[in-house]
Amino acid sequence: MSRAERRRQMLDVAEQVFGERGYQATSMDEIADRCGVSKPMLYEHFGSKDGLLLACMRRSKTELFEVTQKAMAQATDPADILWRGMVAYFGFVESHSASFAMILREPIGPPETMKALDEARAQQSGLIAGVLTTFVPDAPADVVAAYTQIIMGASERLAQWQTGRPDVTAEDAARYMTDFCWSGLSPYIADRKGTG
Amino acid sequence: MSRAERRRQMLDVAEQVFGERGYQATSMDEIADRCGVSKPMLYEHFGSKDGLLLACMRRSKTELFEVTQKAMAQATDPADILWRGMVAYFGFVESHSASFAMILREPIGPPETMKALDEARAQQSGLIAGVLTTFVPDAPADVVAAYTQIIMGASERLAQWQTGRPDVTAEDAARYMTDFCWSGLSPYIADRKGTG
DNA sequence: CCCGTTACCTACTCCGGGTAAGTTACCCGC
DNA sequence: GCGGGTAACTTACCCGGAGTAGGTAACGGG
Repeated sequence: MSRAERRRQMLDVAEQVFGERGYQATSMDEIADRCGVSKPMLYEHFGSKDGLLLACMRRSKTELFEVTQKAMAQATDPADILWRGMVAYFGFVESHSASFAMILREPIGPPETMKALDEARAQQSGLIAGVLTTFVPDAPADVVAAYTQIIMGASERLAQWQTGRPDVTAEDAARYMTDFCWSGLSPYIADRKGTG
Repeated sequence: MSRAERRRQMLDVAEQVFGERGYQATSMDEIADRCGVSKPMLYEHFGSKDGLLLACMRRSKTELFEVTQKAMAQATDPADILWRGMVAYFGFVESHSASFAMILREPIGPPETMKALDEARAQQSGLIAGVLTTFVPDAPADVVAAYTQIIMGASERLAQWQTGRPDVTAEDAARYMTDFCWSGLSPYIADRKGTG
């Protein structure tokens, strides 16, 4: 088998196994076995267990980024951008729940990996911040930065929560997010206090 | 040294070391050494490395819960509840950043630990959901549930982000959160589109 | 047919989580 | 003061899994 093919296969298997068992409980031996290959091959390709996880994450994150970016590119109206981005995001997590849920849910641990996760988040937040600045240019920079974090944190947690609740679809989750982002709690408060 | 004293000391040391090195990179031997005690003592007290982390987390989470609960109890006005809760939360994270940041930031890994973290979150979300239902009773149950997750996720991420930005105080973070929760992006959009 | 390269394996080391069995020190009734 | 029970503590170990050294087998070009 060629190097590239083997690498792909290893990533597929690793993603699967990490998803099943979680990072800690996954042994390199098992991944090697399932690939029908021996451990040193994994190390030649990825250097370490962390490296392997890292490679999996990068692949998933790249895919996620592309999916959301493309989805958002199709919209012109600000509200529609938000909506399409959210739908794409939650849809992706839903369809890749086996492997991707681990990245959100389980923790990981190795410092290098966290750095990579932060970078991936930075990339995603760049998207969000870009949207925010273009469509709410009045907002000061610090507010944009903070709101970007808020939106990302909220999205990740909601995605995680959604994976445990089959009755909540990706569209539902997207709607919760867009509604909340749009006007927060005020719709439910306005008629009681008029504070809006 | 008495059992209770020793246990306290072990938790203090463990919290410290976990905070410094992160979960993975921390060895039970090091914690034992720093306690001036041998490894089996740790195991007698906490059963496993996970158990030790779990105990640390429970202690921190309990403290966090009490702090936020007390802060919120002092308020009567809905907006004030939100505000006080947020200030208490971000203030706590700020002051306990060394040890507590790890719980938010680093991943962890062991499944049992994640379950405990979820329970702790459930406790916190109970607080939030309670507030939401009492002060926005018009909102349907599913919206309350989803918004609870959104608020928690947003808070955790913002807290994490704040730890890396010394210029952002706990009050700033709390303000970002309350503003966003209150009316989302609409204040920045309203004057452009009138959609608010 | 030889030689270099590339995919690959066996057989190890080492570290760290976890444990078995023993040792000291203290407290109690006699 | 002295057996004896108990509770804090130790040394010395096992074992699984991450990571590695060094060797083999097949293939493609001259």
